[in-house]
Amino acid sequence: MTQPLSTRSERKREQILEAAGQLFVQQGFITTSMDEVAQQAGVSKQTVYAHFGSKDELFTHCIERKCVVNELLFSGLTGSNPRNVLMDFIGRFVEMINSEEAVYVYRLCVSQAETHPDLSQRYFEAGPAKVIGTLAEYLKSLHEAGVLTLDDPQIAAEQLLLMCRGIGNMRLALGLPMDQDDAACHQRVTQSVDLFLRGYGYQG
Amino acid sequence: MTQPLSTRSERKREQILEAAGQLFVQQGFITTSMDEVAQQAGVSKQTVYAHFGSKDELFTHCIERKCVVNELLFSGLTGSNPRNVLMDFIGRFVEMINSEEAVYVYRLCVSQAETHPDLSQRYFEAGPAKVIGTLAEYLKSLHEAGVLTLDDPQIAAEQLLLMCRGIGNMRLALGLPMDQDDAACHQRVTQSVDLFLRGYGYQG
DNA sequence: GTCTATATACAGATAGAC
DNA sequence: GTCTATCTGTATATAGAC
Repeated sequence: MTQPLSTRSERKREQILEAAGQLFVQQGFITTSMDEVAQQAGVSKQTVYAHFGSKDELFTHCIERKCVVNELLFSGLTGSNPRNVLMDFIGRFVEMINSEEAVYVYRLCVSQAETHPDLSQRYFEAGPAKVIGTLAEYLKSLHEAGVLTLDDPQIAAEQLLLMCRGIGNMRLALGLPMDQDDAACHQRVTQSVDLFLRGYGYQG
Repeated sequence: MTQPLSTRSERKREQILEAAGQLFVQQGFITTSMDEVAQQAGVSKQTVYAHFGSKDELFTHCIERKCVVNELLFSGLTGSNPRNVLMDFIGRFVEMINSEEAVYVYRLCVSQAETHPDLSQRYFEAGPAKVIGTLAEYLKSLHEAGVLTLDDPQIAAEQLLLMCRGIGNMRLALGLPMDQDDAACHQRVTQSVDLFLRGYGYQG
C-alpha cells in the first residue's frame, strides 16, 4: 500500500493476501477455493501454497489485517462541548460499522466462530473492545469533571454504543437491507445520545 | 414432540428434521453433509432426498421452525409496577437470547446471509422484530398513561433491548466466552432499565 | 520460486433392486 | 418408500518440469 515492495516474491505475496482477503470476506471461508484465490491473485495455486502452507494459515493472515479498527475513528475525542464530541465520535463509529467491509468481516468471524475462535478473539480485542475502552476513558473524564454522574464508565460506554449501533446493523449482518435512510439513522443517534446524557444527569 | 406420528414415513421425516436441525445449527450449512444427516437420523441418504428434494430445501424447512421466538417470552407484559414488569420481561429476554440454541440459530442465519436471505428475513420477523414490537406496544401504553415521556415507542423499545442484550451476546455469537457471570449480567440489565426509565422521565 | 498436471478425498445427487 | 451402489463434479494438497 504505502511503499513499493522490493522483490517479486513479496509482490506476489501481497497480491495473494489482497485477493484472498476480498474473496474470504465476500464469499466466506469454505466457499472460497484456493483455485479462485490463485486466479484472482494472478498466480498459480502452488505459489499460494509456497507462501502460506495451508488454507487455514492464509485465512488467518489476511483476516487479521482487517480486524483493526481504522485509526481515524480515534482522532479528536476532545472538545469543549461534550454533546458535540460524542455526536461526532458516534457518527464516525456508526458509519464505520455499517460499511460493507466491516459487516463482511463481522459476518465472517461469526461464521467461523467454531473453527477459528482465535480469530474472533483478535477481532473482538482490536475492534469492539478497543472502541468501548476509548469511549469509556472519555466518559470517565467527564465523570471526574462533574459533567456526568456514572458509576461504571465501561458499562456506560457499552450502553451508548449499543444503542447507536441500532438494530439496523443487525439487519446488515443478516444480509437484509437497512430499515432506515441516513437521516433516520442520524436521528436515532441523536435520540440515543440525548437519552444517554439525560439519564446520566447531563445539564446541557 | 406432542403427538405420536402415525405413519412410518412421517416418523422418518421427523427424525430427519430433528437430526438435520441439530447438525445445521452446530456445524453450519456447508460443513454438514447429507451423509451425516442420513446417518444421524438413522435412515439412508436416498430417504432424505425422497422427503426433501435438495439440501437447500431441507435446510430451509428445519431452520424455519427454530426462528420462532418462544411464546413464553410474551406472557405477562402486565402489572402495576412498570419497573418490575420491564425487569421481568427483559430478564426472560436476556436468558433466551443467550441460550445456546438462540446463539446457534443467529450464527447460522448470519453465515448464510448471502445465500439464504429469505431465511434471514423470516428470522428477523419472527425473532427481533416481534420482540421489539411487543415491547413497543407496552411502552406506548405507558406513554399514554403518562408514566413515561417518549416520542417513538419503536425506537425506545430498540434502545432498551439493545442495551440489555449487551456486548456479551456479541461475544457468544463470536464463539467467545461470556465476559461476565449471571450476577454481573443481571446488574447490567438493572442499570440499563434504570438509565432508560430516568432518561424517559419515569418518576419511581 | 513459479508453473502445469495430477493424486486423493468427499461432496450432492441419482439409478435400480427390494 | 427405503435401501445399496454409483455417477459426476470439485475441493485441498502435492509431484515434478522449468
